Amino acid sequence: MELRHLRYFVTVAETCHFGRAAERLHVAQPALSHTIRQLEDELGVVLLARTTRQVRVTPAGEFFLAEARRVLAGLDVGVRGVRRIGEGKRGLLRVGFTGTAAFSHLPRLARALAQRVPDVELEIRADLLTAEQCERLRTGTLGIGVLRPPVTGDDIGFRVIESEPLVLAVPADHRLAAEPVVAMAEMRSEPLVTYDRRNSVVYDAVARSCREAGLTPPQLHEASGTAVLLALVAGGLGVGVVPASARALPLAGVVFRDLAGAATVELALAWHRETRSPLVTTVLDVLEDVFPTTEST
Amino acid sequence: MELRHLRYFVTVAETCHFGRAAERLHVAQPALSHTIRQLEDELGVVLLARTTRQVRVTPAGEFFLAEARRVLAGLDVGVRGVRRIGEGKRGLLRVGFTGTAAFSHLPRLARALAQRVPDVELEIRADLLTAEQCERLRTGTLGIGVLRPPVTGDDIGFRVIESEPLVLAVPADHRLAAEPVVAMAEMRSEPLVTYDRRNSVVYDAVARSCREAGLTPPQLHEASGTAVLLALVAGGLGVGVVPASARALPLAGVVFRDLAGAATVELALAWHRETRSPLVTTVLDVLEDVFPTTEST
DNA sequence: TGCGATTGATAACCGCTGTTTATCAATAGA
DNA sequence: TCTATTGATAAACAGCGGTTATCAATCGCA
Repeated sequence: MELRHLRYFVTVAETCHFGRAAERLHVAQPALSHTIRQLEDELGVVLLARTTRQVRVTPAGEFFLAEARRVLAGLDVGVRGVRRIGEGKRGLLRVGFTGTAAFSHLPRLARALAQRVPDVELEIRADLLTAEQCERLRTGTLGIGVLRPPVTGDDIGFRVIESEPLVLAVPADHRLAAEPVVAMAEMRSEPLVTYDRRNSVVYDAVARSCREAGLTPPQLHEASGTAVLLALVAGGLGVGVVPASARALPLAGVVFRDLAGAATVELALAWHRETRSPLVTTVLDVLEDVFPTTEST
Repeated sequence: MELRHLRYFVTVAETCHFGRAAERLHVAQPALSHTIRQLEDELGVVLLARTTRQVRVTPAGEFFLAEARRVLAGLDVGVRGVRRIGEGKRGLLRVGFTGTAAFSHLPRLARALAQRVPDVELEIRADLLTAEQCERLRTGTLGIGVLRPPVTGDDIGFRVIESEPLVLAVPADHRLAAEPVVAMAEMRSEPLVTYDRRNSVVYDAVARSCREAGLTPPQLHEASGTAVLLALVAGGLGVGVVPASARALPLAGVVFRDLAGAATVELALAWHRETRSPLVTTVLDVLEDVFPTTEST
């Protein structure tokens, strides 16, 4: 039995007329008669009671008609679904976020995708450093990464979506909190709470800024992420230098101040060139509107 | 797209091996490759990622695999169902009953069918006289009739399943209620409550019995069915002569007494020879055990 | 009653396409 | 480097689904 049998039968049952059904199916009438006969032989059941003048659907035919319709409709659903997957408009997308980016960018990203490609499910993995995201993009554990360049290797494509200055995070009662803008030099001997030194692009930027300003602040504490870093600042263990987007993560007792002369850090969307699926392509396309490409500094 | 594509794809996806899948499908491997390619082209989606060494199912393939399985399983259900209809083990059977037969025979009939052919739905139409049942058997409104012979016309087949004597129904305080067995002659001038004279086989049998006994009892009241007849008897409007199976329908104030010398009436299963469906055949076969053929008197 | 129109079935022929056989290219393992 | 394995490709074949031509049966109408 083939779908042809079902399609032909449904059409004949609907019209109760071999001639007109044949016309609608764009085949000749004898072919229809033959196919229906085949179907009945295989089922061992007469589906259509035909005289030379009229065709009636038997009770068994009535039952099989409903089943055939169900099968054909089910197939249609499947075909549409898989086509949407092929177009990248449906499926599961794993997105990785670096540090504070989840707080500052995920809301807009999620809202845009829910509106433009509602059948795309998101799985978010936050607090991934650049190196790990690149690795996961390669293995397919991530489809898209939101990370801080530079990426490791030519096989990772990326697009800068934001270039943000570093800002100062100090306890609310700290002397530097009184000034609207703080110069690097003013930090002088303030103890610094830093990010994890290994693999952190932000750490490197902070260190570079200090070096350029001729500062060598004592670095007593390391935090595994921005939230922890700010908590340590709130606890009075030192001041922090964090990306401006950390402002999206307010914490009682901590205030942010612009930092004159500090470096900037970039945020980028990244993907694996070789395994770039239609889903990734579609989503990157949608995100072009929400997060337009920013000129790299 | 045809079911062939789905069957081939499901097998390849299950084995992840074109060669072994081809073997299982009893086709050559190139045919498989070709068919899968066709499917992918039509869907516009790569379902199977194949290298020269291994085959993997893509996420889209995973999705379509589930859909294809659903479609194939749905078809299988439909085919099994319609085959059972073809075998007469499933479907809707309309059964007609004459007068009291519904009370005396329907319980056993329904229980037997529920046990032996559980997928057969019953639709019961009671209180149908023989003539009307024959007509309905011809038009297909009934599949099987439980009626009192004779039937009208050669196209109705029937099988006698019971031959029962007529019995006397009298009010509990009636003089005849005192005797365990009543002779026809003892009824003499008792007013008789009868069935509808037109088309009632039982009426004819009662009339014949009276004629043979030389009685011409006054017939003041006609009842449209046994229940009504007994109610009239209970009301003291006369005595009734009813088939023995009426005892299955006890009514306060009415007692039954054997009637010596009265005629017997038969009960039969009837069907339409020309439109006898597999369902009717199967059910008649099952009922052979419950209601064996009785020798006609 | 008879004729024509309609409708599904049948028969014979045809051609597409699904299948097979033979072969190749690529890769993993020894 | 050689061999075995695996899927893809090419060409030839054949089965079968499709078409045309025709028939048989029935209904409508005169």
